[in-house]
Amino acid sequence: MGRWEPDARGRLRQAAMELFDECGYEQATVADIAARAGLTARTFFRYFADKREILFAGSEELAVGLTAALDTTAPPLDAVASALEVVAELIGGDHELSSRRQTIIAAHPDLQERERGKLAAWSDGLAAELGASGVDALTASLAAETGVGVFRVAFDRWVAGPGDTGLPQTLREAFTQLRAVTEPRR
Amino acid sequence: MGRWEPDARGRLRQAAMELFDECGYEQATVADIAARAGLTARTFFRYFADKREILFAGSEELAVGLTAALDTTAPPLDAVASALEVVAELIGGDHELSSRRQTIIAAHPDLQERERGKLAAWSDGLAAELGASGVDALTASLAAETGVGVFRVAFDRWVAGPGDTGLPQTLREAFTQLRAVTEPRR
DNA sequence: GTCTATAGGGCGATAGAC
DNA sequence: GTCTATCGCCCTATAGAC
Repeated sequence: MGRWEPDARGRLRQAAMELFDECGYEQATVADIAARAGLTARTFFRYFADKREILFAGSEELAVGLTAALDTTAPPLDAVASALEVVAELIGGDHELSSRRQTIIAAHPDLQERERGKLAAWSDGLAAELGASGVDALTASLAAETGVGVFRVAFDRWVAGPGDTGLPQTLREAFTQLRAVTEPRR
Repeated sequence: MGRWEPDARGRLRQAAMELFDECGYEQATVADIAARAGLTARTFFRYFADKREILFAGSEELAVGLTAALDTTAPPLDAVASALEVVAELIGGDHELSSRRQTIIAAHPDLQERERGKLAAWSDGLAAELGASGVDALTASLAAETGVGVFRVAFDRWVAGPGDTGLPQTLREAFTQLRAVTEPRR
């Protein structure tokens, strides 16, 4: 056994979620969270760049999985839609958790901004990957930006609802509707 | 003449832009900005909720103008595109200013997050307006989110470029390309 | 790990305009 | 008197420097 309890990162996340539930996001200070995890505030910042970031841990892995799931031989928007569906499978397993998390985020503009930033990073990653595979820059940006926008809409609908329709299914429906919305008049 | 110089808000903005140019965004403290405007830090926060906000003053008026320009009798995405074009006319007049501002924002993730938030507010406003005019919620959200995404892509291309092609024109091109990207295979 | 600067909020005092 | 803009001082938490 090591000198320190293992999984400091996980303990911090656990402590944070507990305290956010008990006292609210703002009331729970970084020092409080660290103390409950048996650590100091200084150590908190070794694991998370700032206080907000602890609610978005895991987003990095999703971003990596997202670009990895991108089939660059398919038409750009189809490729983006399929890759996002993979992510939807991963996230969509726990409607209860997503819902609780979203409730906290919805109450704090700072957190909403951070979430937008995370999704923006997905978009940038997708656009870069598409561009690297020969898609022209404008098309790549539009496909990535639009696809992630559809994901955001679908995710919001899914967390707001009862969750009996799965996230991947909600996402597919949103993409279908997007095609209708962008259909040129004839 | 009053006890105070007029237009404290404008003086703060002026002082901030000067100091950001001279010392960079982070180096210029709120106290510095306020002092140059002949005010104190405490007063700064009466006018701007936080330091970042001073770079986004005026965004509120644009949001209002955006929803006001929305022709709710047109098909949703067309309506959104036209309204955004009006905003593009307003912003697109000063490529030099937009470029300088964007350089500061690009260097600071915090500011990028804030900018995303401002555009998200545009999107929410558009979706709400569309919904109020009888468009179903999913369609409204998708049209608004997608349209603002196209605007973001177009704006980025415009500020990165030399600016000889106007922002409204760049935006129209991006919307045309969006139709191609979302075109179903036949 | 400790030390420190800055962001940002709370509250009351002040000095005018009306 | 009321209202409004500003200041001053104290405070805490964040986040970065040492």
